Amino acid sequence: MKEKIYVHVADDHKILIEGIMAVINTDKDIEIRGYSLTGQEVIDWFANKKNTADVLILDITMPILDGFQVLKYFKKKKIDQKVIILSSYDDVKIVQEVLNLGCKGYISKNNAGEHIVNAIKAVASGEQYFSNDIQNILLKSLSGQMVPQGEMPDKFLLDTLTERELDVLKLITKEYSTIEMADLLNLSVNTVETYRKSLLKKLNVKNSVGLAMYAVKNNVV
Amino acid sequence: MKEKIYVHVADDHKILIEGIMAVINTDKDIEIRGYSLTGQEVIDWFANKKNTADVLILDITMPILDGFQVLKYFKKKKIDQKVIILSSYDDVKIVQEVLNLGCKGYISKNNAGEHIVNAIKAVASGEQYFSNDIQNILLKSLSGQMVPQGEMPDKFLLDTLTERELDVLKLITKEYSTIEMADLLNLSVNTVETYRKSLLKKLNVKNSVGLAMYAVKNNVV
DNA sequence: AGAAGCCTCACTGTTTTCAGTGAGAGAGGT
DNA sequence: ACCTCTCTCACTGAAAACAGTGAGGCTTCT
Repeated sequence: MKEKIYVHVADDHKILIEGIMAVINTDKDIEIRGYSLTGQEVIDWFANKKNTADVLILDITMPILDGFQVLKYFKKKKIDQKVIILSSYDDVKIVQEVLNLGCKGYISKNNAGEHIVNAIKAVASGEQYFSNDIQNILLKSLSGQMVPQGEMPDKFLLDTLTERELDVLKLITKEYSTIEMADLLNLSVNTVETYRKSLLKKLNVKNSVGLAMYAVKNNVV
Repeated sequence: MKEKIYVHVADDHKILIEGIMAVINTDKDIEIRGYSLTGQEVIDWFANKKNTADVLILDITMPILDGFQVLKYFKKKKIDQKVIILSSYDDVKIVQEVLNLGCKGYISKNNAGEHIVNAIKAVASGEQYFSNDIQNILLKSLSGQMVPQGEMPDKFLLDTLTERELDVLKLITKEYSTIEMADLLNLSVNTVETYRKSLLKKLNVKNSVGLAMYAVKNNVV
């Protein structure tokens, strides 16, 4: 790990690329060599023999050829390009699909900041890397606890939950107490209690165990 | 990676610990601070505020609290201990279970020698590490080429539960309160509480939600 | 401009859970 | 006969969850 790791970033949101650059530039072992805003640009960039990168950070959703098509391009051309998917899409099917297409890492945008540097270093050195939430998704699908794709039973109900309520719901399944959640989320204990009560009401269950069971059944965790 | 990495090793076979020490001592960046022969010893060691280690090398099968229970201890106490599993057990379910419990690396004893130093360094610096064979197992199972294994990882733990404890565990997942359970089972409220407490202790979880989650993971319900 | 939804927090009071300890009765094995 | 395990129950005290109500600030849609 003495030499610099060269990275190329592809995402249709320029601001996100700038954010990634800011994070990565704090590490002297990594250098960003270029970026692309569409899948087509990525392919053009790598098609040019002069342009290479040890690691490609790739978004799934992009205009003019998406991430899948870029991966398929590499596969078709038998180019052994190391790719880390950076996606807000954390569906197990997506993850499996890109793994099959040969990508070596997958981190979700939620917590990209804390993972991206490690991910780049791991993948550059031949390892694989998945951020925690992605790992959880993979493991869940492994253990067959996934609701078979198709329609989920309570999709509508789940949709009525707000972001914060989901935060609390997830933490409850991890055995967090209200105080611990408040601490972690930087909220008042009263606020967290409010969310819990709201969840109990919305999901029509009796207690936190009911919330946890609901979360499991509906694949929240 | 200038400072020394302190390591604690836990395995019920002393000879194996000595072997690990021999391998690790060839690397000047790593120092073994202590070792344990049972899970209980591990917990005692880390429970002592003076004793810490950057990385814990942990065997799964040990007398008096196995590796799972050690991991659960850390989880319960919310101790962010970096753990590498060193196991001869290369079953997917085992691997995914320890990953769920927060362990950061997994190497099989078959080829521990060539991996252990790298694994320690990787995990110490916040990355994850899996030896080749473990990676293959994970990937194979991901792409559905794996025959699902029959036995559950926690069978041992589950087996330690008595009939009554199982009764209570099942009812907890159905959102029963203690009073309701006592009513249904024709028991005193105190008795039901005793079972709940026994469950909490045996399964090493913090609260009823933890019990419910355990039940789900192990197909009790 | 108004309505609706979300996020945030406070206050009060009740119920339940969690934790520790102790103990008697019965079943089963060594 | 002794030991261990299970089932059963009691008591106490602390911590957390549950329940109801109210309310201010913010954004978004109409």
